[in-house]
Amino acid sequence: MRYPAEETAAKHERIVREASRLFCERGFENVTVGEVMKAAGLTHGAFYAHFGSKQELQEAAVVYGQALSADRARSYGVTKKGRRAYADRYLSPRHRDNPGNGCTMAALAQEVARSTPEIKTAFERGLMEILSAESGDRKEAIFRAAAMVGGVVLARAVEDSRLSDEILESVRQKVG
Amino acid sequence: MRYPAEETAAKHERIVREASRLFCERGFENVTVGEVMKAAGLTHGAFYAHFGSKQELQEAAVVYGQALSADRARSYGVTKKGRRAYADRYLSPRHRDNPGNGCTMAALAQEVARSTPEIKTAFERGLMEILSAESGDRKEAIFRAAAMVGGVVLARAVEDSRLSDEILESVRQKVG
DNA sequence: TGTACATCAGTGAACGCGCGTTCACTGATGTAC
DNA sequence: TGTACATCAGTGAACGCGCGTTCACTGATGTAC
Repeated sequence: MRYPAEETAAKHERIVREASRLFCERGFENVTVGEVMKAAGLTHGAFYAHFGSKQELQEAAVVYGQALSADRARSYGVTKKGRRAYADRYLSPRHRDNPGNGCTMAALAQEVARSTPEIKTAFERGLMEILSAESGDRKEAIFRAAAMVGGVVLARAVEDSRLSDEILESVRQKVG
Repeated sequence: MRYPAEETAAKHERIVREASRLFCERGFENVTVGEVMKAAGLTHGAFYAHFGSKQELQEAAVVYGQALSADRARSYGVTKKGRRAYADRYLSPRHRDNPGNGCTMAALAQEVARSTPEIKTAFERGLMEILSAESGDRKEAIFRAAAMVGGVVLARAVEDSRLSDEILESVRQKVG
């Protein structure tokens, strides 16, 4: 049946939000369209009233996740103290252990690298926004972003929790 | 039919080598058992004479790829000049554009993070060897590894080639 | 303002394809005697 | 050293399951008059 336009828009947003969370937790390939729709409180058949394909959803999820990250980066400001607080949070065990609510780049960058130009472009726009949130030397901002993303990626990929903590701590100290 | 033991061992190695290459190029999920076997010059049915499951192959491929990386890291020595040369090569367009022959961490770390403890342990052992190839300050070695991995990961995930080059170049300068 | 009708998000069954895995069979190797 | 036989890597067809996608149908919304 037909639904009020604003209700439909709210559902659409819920689909994207849940998709972003699930994709960041388990990767594009390991999340089904059905799971996303269930998390959004709908059945899988309705999916194609909102998106043309799973790939389009992936793109929307990357746009959404990157926008969240950019907002977060901006909220810390451009002072040295702000950058430090941002790095402390980014390189925390809490962020490492909750990829679903964390940085899209730290969760999906490698899958994005193998995706369509559209998805890579969405990723890139987000990165540009994040970089511009740090004023000052651009090379320095890029370097810090790489170290922080790499730190979380490595910390998540090892099995030993002490080594994982050590990785976070080392990058936090050096990047600070 | 039955084959000479050394021939079987050579085939086994070929399977692992091709798997490592294909997985690094396209990710675990986007490579089929059949493709790996074909690349190794065999048919898919023979796979289970060598491995119990695709997951076991993933583990073997990570062990293999990480060992290659560790050898490469060691070959550059522990001097400042050696580290610089290693970083220049690691953060080159050539490495970015050839993930199949490149660093396993830069290609698969995020998928490893979502894999079994066995695969994460295999990844971790490789990382430890790579870190120990750089003598000197351990925190510094970890930081450099994170920045280099993050740099290649981000450079591969963006669509614009000028931005991608800029990422590599920025990290290369700052890490050097 | 009321009425008739077109729209379209949503449901749940069904489709079709691909992939991991299994299986019956082959035949050279390597071993037991 | 020769012979009989067990082993086992390899082949290719087949299986079964899961997932993305499609489809017939529903019924409240929103629009035309």
